[in-house]
Amino acid sequence: MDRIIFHIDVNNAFLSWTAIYLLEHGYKEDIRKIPSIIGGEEKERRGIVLAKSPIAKKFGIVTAEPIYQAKKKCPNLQVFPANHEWYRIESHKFKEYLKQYSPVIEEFSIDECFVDMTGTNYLYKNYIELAHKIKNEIKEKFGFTVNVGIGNNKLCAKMASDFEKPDKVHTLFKDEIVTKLWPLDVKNLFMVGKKTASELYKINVHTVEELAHTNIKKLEKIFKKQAKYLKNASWGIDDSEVSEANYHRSISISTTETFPHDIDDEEKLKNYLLVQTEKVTRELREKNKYANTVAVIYKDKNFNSYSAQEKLKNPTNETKIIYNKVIEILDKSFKKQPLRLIGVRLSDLCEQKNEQLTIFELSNKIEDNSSIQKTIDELNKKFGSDLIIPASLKMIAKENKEKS
DNA sequence: TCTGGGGTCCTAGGACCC
DNA sequence: TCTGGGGTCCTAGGACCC
Repeated sequence: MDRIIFHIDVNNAFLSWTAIYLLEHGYKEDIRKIPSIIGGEEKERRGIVLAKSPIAKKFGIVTAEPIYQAKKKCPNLQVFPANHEWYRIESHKFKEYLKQYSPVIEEFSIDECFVDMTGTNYLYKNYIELAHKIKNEIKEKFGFTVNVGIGNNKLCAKMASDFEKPDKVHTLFKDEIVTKLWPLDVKNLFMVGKKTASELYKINVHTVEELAHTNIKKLEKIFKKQAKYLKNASWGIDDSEVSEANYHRSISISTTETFPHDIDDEEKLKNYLLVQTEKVTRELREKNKYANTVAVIYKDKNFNSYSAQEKLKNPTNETKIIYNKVIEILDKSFKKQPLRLIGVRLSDLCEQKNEQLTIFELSNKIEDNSSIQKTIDELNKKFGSDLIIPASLKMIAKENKEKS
């Protein structure tokens, strides 16, 4: 039996959600109806467009372009800051609502999810009507619009929800591949970015149909493992399951920060790294995971990125151990050139500590502070991070200074 | 006044072992 | 004595997504 998968995508999520927030807090104007964008702080050098209103789009403003450039295109553009905490609240509401229609939901990002509707048709007249019902209910209940894409697998549902926006339902069933998918430019295919598209153009493949009829051997020469994906995608083939676990498995945790001014002072960098280490290790502990690998991420003033990583002897979630590793990596890998960004990434995550202790390490275990750490995390959660964090951070910073 | 932040997956190359 | 070849682990970097 064919599966029925919905892909539900919030239209202009950041802009819509900010518009709702502003309206609920007494702002008179609906920013969806004026030339507006959500963007980072220009002076802090985080000034790129994260989302744009339909009118802003008409001025040729595109996502991810610098705000100063967007303003050139549209001088009376209104810029609003992102409110990620609010977005998480809105996202949660919307996904909880969807659970009444099917238990099989996979979050794909903050504003998208897949829902497996296979076998629910006895409850509703047909899937297209059900999609309209969901779309309209979300609009009435929450005040924002969504696109619903329907297909026999995740790929087709995802492609369908992208066809025409906003506030639309589209299908891309098996028997519609030739008429709806094949005429598209290959660059529209999910997972085909700039680089892949230009490689395809070079071998004279411009449409999905042309890709579908390109010899797999020829594709493999250029795209290696990706060739099989490309070929399958062009025929609308995708066997992957809709599964909650796909989203919650968590393979890495990272945080980065772009500085208002380039920094090459190592003490300042270490302060940033300490705050970042605290952030990622806390998330690690919340997820009950342990990290095996620690990385430091850099971006220099010319926007060139580099990174360095090292494995830990044993998986851990303790701030102190991980921070010491971070500093060790910094000492070895920092190129002593001014940086515009620094970050920490924990990867190779596992569920269990599963360590092999030597007798020496075992005796150190008596001073294990993992329970203290948990208590601190809980207190922070209850009273806000300002209370406990600075103390714990200062402690580590101090110890570190004494060492050096 | 150039270019956010959080992710996943893949590949190439070096080290090391047998 | 003049150096094969396979396997595994690890790291760095890049492509892509939202």
